[in-house]
Amino acid sequence: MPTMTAAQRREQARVEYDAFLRSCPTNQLLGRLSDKWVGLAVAALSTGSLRYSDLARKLAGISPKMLTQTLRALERDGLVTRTVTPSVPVRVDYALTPLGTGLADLLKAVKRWAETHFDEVREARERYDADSDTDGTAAVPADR
Amino acid sequence: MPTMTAAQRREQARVEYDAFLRSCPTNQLLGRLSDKWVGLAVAALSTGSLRYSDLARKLAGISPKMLTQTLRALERDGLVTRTVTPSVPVRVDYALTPLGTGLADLLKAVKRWAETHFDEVREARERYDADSDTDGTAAVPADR
DNA sequence: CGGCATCCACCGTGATACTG
DNA sequence: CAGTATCACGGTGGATGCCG
Repeated sequence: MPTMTAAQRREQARVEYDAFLRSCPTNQLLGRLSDKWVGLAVAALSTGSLRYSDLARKLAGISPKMLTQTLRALERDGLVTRTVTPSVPVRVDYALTPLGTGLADLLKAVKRWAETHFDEVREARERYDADSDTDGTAAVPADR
Repeated sequence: MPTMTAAQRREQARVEYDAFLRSCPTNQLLGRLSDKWVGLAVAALSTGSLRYSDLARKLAGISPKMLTQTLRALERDGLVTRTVTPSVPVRVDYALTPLGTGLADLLKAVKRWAETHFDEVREARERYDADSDTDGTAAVPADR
């Protein structure tokens, strides 16, 4: 007999897989893109440098905390530069680096795909939801 | 004077922006991609059709619940097909649709970018972390 | 103006157990 | 084999309040 229960083996597999996923560049990047605000911030900066408060206005619903957090993460990854002008009051500008521009291009590709094929996705959803309705099962509650 | 406090105005902006974001195809797609397992599942299926249990094995650490949830979401969006063969025992196959293949291609582009530029990101991170250390501030605790 | 620390609420995620 | 239902936990994002 094995020295582990099935649950223990799955647990171990999970831990290993998690480690694997964390070290995978693709997944790390995906993680970054999925950070709710990163995509928006990059898009906002893709047309040129912006001040902190300009960004706060462009990304209407964001909280100061998340804006800072997002920008710090992007800065750490070398995707944006942070320029402090020690005037009174202080002025901080953010701009994309060449690397960040590359990310913006990637984002544009995603955007293009999304806009091109979104009708198909919408149709598929409606079909799926309609079928689910008729057979009485609730399935997925409309959206996440 | 305004009839709302600053907090109330931000709150309203947040709600409106949320609605805007939800209706934005790009963001919806980004949301999908960010679902921890979607990328992996699509990658796994990109080489051909697989059974439920095969997927469970390929995505080592996934729980049955998340696997089903992920597959259902993809099916709803018309990205994968679900084929039930009513034998004993039951057999269920999942495969990418043409639309899903398109998504897989997109994912490959992301992967390519990630692998090409990840060194730069890593360097940037090390530089950033080193600088933060020397000036005594803790800043970002290594990663998210 | 720009930023950080603290506290808190929510929900996505996973474990567990049960069904056809 | 292929799920579904229920529960519990932890991380993430938001609100608030204080510094430079």
